[in-house]
Amino acid sequence: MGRAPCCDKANVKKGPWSPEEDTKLKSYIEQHGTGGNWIALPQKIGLKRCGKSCRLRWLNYLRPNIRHGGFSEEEDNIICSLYVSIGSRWSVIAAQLPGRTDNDIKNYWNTRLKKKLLGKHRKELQARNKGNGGILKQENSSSLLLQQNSAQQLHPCWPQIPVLPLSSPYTNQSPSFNDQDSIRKLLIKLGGRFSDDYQPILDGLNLQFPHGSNSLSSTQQIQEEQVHVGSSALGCMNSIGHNQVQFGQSNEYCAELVQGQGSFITTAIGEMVSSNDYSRRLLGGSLEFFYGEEMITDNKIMGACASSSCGQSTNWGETSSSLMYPSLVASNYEGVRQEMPRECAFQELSYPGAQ
DNA sequence: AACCGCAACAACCGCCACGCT
DNA sequence: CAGCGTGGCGGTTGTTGCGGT
Repeated sequence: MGRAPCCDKANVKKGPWSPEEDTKLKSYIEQHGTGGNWIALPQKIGLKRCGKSCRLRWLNYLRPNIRHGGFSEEEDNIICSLYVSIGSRWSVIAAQLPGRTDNDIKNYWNTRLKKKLLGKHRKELQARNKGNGGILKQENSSSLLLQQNSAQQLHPCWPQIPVLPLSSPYTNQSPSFNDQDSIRKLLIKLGGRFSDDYQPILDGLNLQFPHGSNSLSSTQQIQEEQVHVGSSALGCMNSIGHNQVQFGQSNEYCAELVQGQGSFITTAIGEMVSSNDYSRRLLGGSLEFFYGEEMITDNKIMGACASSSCGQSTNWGETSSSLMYPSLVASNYEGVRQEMPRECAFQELSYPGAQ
């Protein structure tokens, strides 16, 4: 009401930014800030650009201390770990990598990291196929996935997963399903995106919340830490725990995971982070969140979701129990947080001039 | 040298949540 | 309180450059 429209699209320039435009935008923001209104900014400067475009240009390219390219192995690991943990929440992932933008990370993942992991998985599949006497002859994970889905009612299609002792190198706590306080804390901590989508999880865990306390509005009260983790994970739990696919909204990662691709990603990531303490701990916490501790041993991170898509011998009542130890996860998650380097602590990026 | 395919990156699009009027 | 504008985010598309044939 009474506000100017976003921009006059007819008079807005599109396409690559010229150095002159960059200079104008950068010098203005450095001197005056954004003024809290990106839409009005281009008019003030005399740029024929959409305000959104200016904002993106500033955030992704012009603001100080931005790094492009040259991702280190450490950064790869962190990205992969966080992707497994929270899915394609690029802005959150970017917040853990100083100097990196969500756009950069997103591109990097889509163009390199994903393929890197795919390559690893293909190699592993081939090796495994040889070991299995050629039972598995899929050329890629998607064909494997198809076979899994079509044959899931009939035959197990993944190697039997050894049942490993439920102990973790990162905690001495024993899992307890009765620790509803911890569960509640975790879910509340995840609260940023925690909504009714995940009500079935609460139902499945038999949680008793005070009236209305599991609603989005109440969880938002506890967002001072800005931890927006777990929508994907919760969605996956939702799917796994109920032995049926109930994808949460926009839960692409969960879809991937349950369909089987996620398992190869986590397998490969498991290898990637095996020599990296921070990533291993981070991944350990996050994957335990998915799979339970048995998934994080000697890099054998696989099986739960693969099994879920196979529907093989897994008893889902048992599996979901062994998969989810919320109290354990919560404590591990805290541990991971506390042990993170300061610059990696979960926090929102703040930009000069940003509101 | 020309063409083609692919990878990498920049930018746009559309949706959503939130706050303002 | 409804409607609208804005900021923010993730997905997708467009462009460019490079390597191979």
